[in-house]
Amino acid sequence: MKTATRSNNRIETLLDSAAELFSTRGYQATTMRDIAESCGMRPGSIYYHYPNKEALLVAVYEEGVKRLTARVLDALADENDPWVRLERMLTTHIGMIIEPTAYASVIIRILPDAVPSAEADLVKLRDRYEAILKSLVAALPLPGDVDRRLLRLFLIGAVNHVQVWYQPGGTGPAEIAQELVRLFRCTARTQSEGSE
Amino acid sequence: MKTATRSNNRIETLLDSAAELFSTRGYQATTMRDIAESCGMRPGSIYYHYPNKEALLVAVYEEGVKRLTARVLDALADENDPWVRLERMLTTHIGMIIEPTAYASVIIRILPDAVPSAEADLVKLRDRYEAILKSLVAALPLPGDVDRRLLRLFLIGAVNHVQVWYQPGGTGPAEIAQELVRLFRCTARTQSEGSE
DNA sequence: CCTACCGATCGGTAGG
DNA sequence: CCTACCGATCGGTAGG
Repeated sequence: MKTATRSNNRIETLLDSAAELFSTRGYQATTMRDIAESCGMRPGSIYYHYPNKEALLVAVYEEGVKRLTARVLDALADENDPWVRLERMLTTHIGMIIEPTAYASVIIRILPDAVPSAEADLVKLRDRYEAILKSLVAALPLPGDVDRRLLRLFLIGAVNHVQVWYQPGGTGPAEIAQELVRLFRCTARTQSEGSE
Repeated sequence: MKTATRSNNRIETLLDSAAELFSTRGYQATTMRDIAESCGMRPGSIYYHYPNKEALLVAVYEEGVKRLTARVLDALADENDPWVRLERMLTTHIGMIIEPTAYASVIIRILPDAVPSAEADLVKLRDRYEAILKSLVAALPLPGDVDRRLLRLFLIGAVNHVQVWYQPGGTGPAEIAQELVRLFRCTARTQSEGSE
């Protein structure tokens, strides 16, 4: 038991280091030596845990989706209003991708096509998470002529871009999400009167 | 004159190749050898035109901003309605970043912090272009409580993300821009009645 | 703009 | 998980 725990800690430290470096420097710019140094290992030792650099990225990606999904579902519990649910998801999402040391940041920053041989895996993981947003947008009371697919894609783009411009001390995740939802929400109020 | 033209063609071919590779593979993943091969030069010959890889990226960035700005200003001419002006800019912008062989794509895809030593230059070029959007958003008739800075950042995020999900044959740039503006525009109609 | 080349670095492996 | 190491590749340079 003690051995297992110690071993898990090592792997966790390794994944943490990889996540931080991948998210701040990008995949290609991060070397296995950078990661090794960051978690106190020798460069060759990483290969004891993962067969290669790509597998390490996939592992970070998986952990990122897992954490993102868990936190979002948690924020959604005990809430039924579709607009509030959307706002809560966005707040949680933004909150997680602005942390520099974050698994979530990797999913936003590293485009799947940056690693051709693992592209399919990464896209699948990404889609799994975005399915949550899809269901939230589907539940929104909107006029029939609104393209929900486009709305979803606009939302993803807008919130993910926060990672680029966000500065600590400025507008926080909750206010950002609130304003974004408010800007889109009026569509429902203005145009649904005649169609419902 | 003939020599100058020939020389310019060489540089243009070089920049074209660099732009295409940087935009499709990213900065780090593109090697000087890739670029050389793509434009029919020897790897060492690139250094006759540009001192290093970063200078090449900055040159592509500059050309990208120049082209983007020119096309957008052209699309804005002879149009006074602020909402239509915004829509035209977004249509033009989307149209340019979805071309795979595009200087514009580089500006969207390569984050300035991917090249620390040239970061300041790249941010400056990026800001110059985004100032246009800033002025368009400033001209929008919106209720006083709308955060125009956030609106601008949401728009940038939404349209730049198109590069990731766009597929030829699907919804075109004009329809995408139209729907995006329509979703935001209602804010003006719903909430400005009491404040204007 | 080419030839020829270098020093550094990188992902990965052998063997323990 | 470490030591020791390799083959490949990369950005860049010297000299013409």
